[in-house]
Amino acid sequence: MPELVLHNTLTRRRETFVPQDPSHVRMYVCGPTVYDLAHLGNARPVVVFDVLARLLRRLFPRLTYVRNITDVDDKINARAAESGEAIGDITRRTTADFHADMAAIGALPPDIEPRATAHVGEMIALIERLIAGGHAYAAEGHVLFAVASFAQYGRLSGRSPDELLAGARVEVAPYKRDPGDFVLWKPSTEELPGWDSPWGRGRPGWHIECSAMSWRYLGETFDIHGGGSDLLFPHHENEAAQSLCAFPDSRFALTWLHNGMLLVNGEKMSKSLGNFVTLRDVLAAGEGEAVRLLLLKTHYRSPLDFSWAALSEAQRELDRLYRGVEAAPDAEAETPDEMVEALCDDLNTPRALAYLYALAAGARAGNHRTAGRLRGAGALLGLLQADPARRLQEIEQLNARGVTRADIEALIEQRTSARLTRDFARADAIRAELAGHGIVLEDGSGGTTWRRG
RNA sequence: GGUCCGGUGGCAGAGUGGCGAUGCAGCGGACUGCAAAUCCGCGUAUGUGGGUUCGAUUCCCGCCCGGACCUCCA
Repeated sequence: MPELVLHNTLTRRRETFVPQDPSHVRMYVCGPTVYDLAHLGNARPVVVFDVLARLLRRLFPRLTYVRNITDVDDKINARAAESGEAIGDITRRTTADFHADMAAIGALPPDIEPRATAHVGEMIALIERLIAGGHAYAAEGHVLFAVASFAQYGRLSGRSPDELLAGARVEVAPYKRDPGDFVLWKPSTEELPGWDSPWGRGRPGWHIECSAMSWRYLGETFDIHGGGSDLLFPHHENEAAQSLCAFPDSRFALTWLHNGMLLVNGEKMSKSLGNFVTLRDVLAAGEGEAVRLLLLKTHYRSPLDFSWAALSEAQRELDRLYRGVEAAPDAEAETPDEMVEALCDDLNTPRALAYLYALAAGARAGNHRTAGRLRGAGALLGLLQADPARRLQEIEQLNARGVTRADIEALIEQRTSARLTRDFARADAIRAELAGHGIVLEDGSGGTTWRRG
């Protein structure tokens, strides 16, 4: 079994991954705040950590993968206030949309998907521990974390408290002892969601939910914590501070993994910049699997610049890979060591894909066993698992574009007759007609076949 | 301004102290009535100036450029 090497943000270097308990790996990944449709940037960590989960399941006997749903947040409240839709309806609908979108790009569900609102009790318990330990204080209905009480504050994100202060451009609330102190609990008005607590009716701050849910499902110390690089500060820094102070003997997450940002024209895709493309938009233009391939073509720590041209390129590449699968659909899947090794190299998906292309070429050339290895290698990446005949099903959808399967087959018959009488003008006319409907004909030794172009 | 990351062929994108992967696109060829698909072949790249070294794209320093974070954000 190859050694898994991962780049740990905490140490900023590549490290051999050694789980606390080799018989049970524990991983936590920050999930979505459910107030709006997921965009392509939101999909990247999901796909990246889905590949990691598949790899970990192969390398270790057991994995518990937790990815939360944050369903209490001021952005959700704001959305409800704007639209008039009930908060519960927004979060339920958005969660369902998220599940559907992630399934469309081949991401398996995590083992546990806890919702923040179901863990307010744990959050309150954590906050009480922090107050008892002198790491938090109540002020004007809020409870704040005292960054000065934690000497290691800033270690994860590589900042000193002074630097943070120097860069602070945010207005400092008067009840904060230190500008860097952050909210653990805040008071809610009647209209806002709230829970009874020792500090009155209120709601949790942004970071505490992850500390609560990782603690509940993975314990005080666990192996891997993942998320987007934009979460490194303040979210992960604060999360770590809370958890380490609440459990002074723990180490919280041993390995921190951060994926790079998705860019559009060289700039980060984000809701606030308005340059985002929802997954729905992307899925209307290409297969979910092509989107997945697109996301895996770049190493997870590098930025990835999205373009529609890049998506269609991924679509072309995927089609070609599937031609390898189609060459021997019944071949027994087998996972090549080379694929595992590529992924063990800090999840080097570009290297893994290069190997996949080589397997596809072998499979197209008629090597049956290679076709099985292609299928098995694809499985580790969450690719190439569809029935090759899926193309025909997709073509059925082209009915709306003016041709049915029966039309296509009838035209092919006419064309075959024309070709037999060497009426090539007629044959070419038929091919051109089908091409107009996005159908490409291929004259092979066994007759004429067709596919989506 | 501070911190961090990165600059590789037309595009995308890896690796590596010593012949610079892979894919897409392009070009040539085989095959085809013509195509498509497939196969074979070809071309062009390591931002810039120094340093270390027998040798640097790879290590070190400066510069230029780009991005992220420092504020809600995957």
